[in-house]
Amino acid sequence: MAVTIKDVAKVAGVSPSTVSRVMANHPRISAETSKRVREVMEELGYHQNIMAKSLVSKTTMTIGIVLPRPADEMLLNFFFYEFIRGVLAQLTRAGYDLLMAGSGNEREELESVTRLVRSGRVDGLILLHSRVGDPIIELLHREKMPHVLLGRSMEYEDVPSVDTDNLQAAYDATMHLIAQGQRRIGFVSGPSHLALSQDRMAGYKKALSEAGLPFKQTWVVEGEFLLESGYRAMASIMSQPEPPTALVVIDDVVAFGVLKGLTELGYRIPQDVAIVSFNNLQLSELTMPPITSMDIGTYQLGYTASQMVLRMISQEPILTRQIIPHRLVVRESSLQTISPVK
Amino acid sequence: MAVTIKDVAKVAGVSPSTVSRVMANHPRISAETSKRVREVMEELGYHQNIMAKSLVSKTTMTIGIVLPRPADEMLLNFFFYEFIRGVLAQLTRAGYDLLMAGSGNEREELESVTRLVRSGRVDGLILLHSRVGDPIIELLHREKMPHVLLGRSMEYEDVPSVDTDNLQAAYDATMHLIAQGQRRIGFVSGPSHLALSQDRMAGYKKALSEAGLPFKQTWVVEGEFLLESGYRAMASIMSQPEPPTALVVIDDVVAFGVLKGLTELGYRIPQDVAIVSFNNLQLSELTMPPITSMDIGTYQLGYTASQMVLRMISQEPILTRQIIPHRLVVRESSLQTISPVK
DNA sequence: TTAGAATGGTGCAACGTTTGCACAATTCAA
DNA sequence: TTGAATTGTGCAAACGTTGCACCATTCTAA
Repeated sequence: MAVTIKDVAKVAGVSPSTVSRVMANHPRISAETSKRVREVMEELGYHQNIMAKSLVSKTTMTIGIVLPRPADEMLLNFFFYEFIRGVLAQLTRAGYDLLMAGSGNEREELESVTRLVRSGRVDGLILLHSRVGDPIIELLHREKMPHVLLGRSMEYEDVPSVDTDNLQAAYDATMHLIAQGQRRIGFVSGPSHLALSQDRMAGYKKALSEAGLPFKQTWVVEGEFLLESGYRAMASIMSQPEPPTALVVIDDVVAFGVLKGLTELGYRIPQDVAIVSFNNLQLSELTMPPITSMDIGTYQLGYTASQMVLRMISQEPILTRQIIPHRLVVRESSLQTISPVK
Repeated sequence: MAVTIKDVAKVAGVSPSTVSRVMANHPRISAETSKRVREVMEELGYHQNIMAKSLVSKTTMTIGIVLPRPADEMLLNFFFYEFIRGVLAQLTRAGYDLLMAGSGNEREELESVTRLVRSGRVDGLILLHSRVGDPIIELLHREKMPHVLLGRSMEYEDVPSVDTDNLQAAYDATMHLIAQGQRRIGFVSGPSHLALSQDRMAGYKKALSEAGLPFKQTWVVEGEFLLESGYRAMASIMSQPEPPTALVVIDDVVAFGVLKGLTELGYRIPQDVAIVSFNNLQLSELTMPPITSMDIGTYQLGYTASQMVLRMISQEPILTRQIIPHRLVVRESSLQTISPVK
């Protein structure tokens, strides 16, 4: 029913192979023929049948993306759209499509990725999360399927990945508070088994130690990436004799909870407790007060991730770990004296 | 390289056709043969090559989803993940995959959809937005490609779609405020050219009129689905002689702005101004106070949308417009007297 | 002139499936 | 006991591409 290469060939008065050559910009085609064929393609509204093409070429012009399971990393929900936009922008430019997978339980997830790989559905994959002993990473490695991970694998050093320099970012965030004159700085962290939490914790500690400030275990709370997590943390952390006067918070969503908790306890932000957080969600500028947050370049992360997969597919050399620069967006929540630069 | 139907056939001692028929559950295959073939498939880790399959069957087992352009409907960013999860859940069950498209400018978007359709890449499409004179809808209609729209088309009555009964939902939201004793109720709307805004406006008016309350044009503000939109609206709406004491807000994100604006102007929520909003984003329970919001069943919308496309593909009859029920989640922002039910 | 290269093109097999048709073997009915 | 019906399987063509081997021209240089 649809227009095929043969139809174009017939109308243009050439053989199908010639039409194919025209599309591939084969050198041994005359400018004249090329022009004529292209005109016919346009006229008939011809579009390559990708199924047929990939059958013979063994390449699908498709990249898969494995979504995090909802239970896993709530916080990704918020990046997600922005990240995808970055991925899509890059893929579209290169003529690739994006296929989604995942979003079931662990077993189903592995099954669906296996199917994508074995059935030759995708040329590469982007993973939004990984866990220790991740069978997916092992599968992809075994099958030599190009893949890029968002974040850092705790086990394998050599998994291609895009990431933030979380240690440095946390260091910078903490240093910002120190520069504001803060001396008693706490840390509201995420699940400690995640590389993300560990790295940010390390950066926080490094800044403290460089500034000669004390690290107190009681100023550190570990929670989930959940909305309530930050809220609840406040009750415990602020009830001690000498509570912190500033907090580094692992994520904006958690920071919303922190903000709410502190306000309810009667603390003023930033006069009583200053806050700096991560990810710079759109909503961070809308809270009261607006939250100072570390922008990690979510769109860039997506864009770069797909760039990497594409390079792997075309066998170009890549940097195994691509670090996207971060940038602190200073807002009211962290400023010791509210003095707008005018 | 990969395991093909021929390899399975050879090992199982049957012909490729038999293997194919086993997969299709062809009636004229003996239970014995079927069992043996399946065992071999398992053993060799065989997965059907979808490219080859769709080449002959003209079906791809893939549904496309067209993302809204960022500029278009910011508010969708927040649903997005939840909606997609619903879509994926349903598609996965049916063995379908999900392909993303869009996210460029208008022309690029049309081009990429045209390509998906003409090149036989997808069996159906889900559209997250449409506009007046949408060339995409027309294209899909012309090419007889099954599609489902999220929301309502202003022009075509017969576009299959999933939607909320926005009129009723707004009516219910407004009635909730009236039941709380509110008499001066305003409406913070979105872009007036959207069906969504119009329908919610109609529901708001209907509730007012039924309750015998006055509709005042000065109590209505029209804005964007932007974060700042609600914020700015407050300055104007509250400066009039007799400002509203309650507001129906078109969307939670806008409501965040409203909340911020009101608080800065010194109004207490809900004592001075009560608020009820739409979409029940996760963050709505985290604001201060938590916002009463209309849950529109985002996951359900996605789930139902894909269910509809699948039915269209298999030629089953469908309801052209599927309405997903809504449910008001009452929180502090709308309660006239704060009396928790204990 | 004419061998050889360059240039521009064609035809055919293959990719991994599905599927209509043919055929063989078995069972059934009369 | 024969012919028909049923059951299980194989063969080969097709799906829309690509890529290889090959064929015609035309050009170049000795």
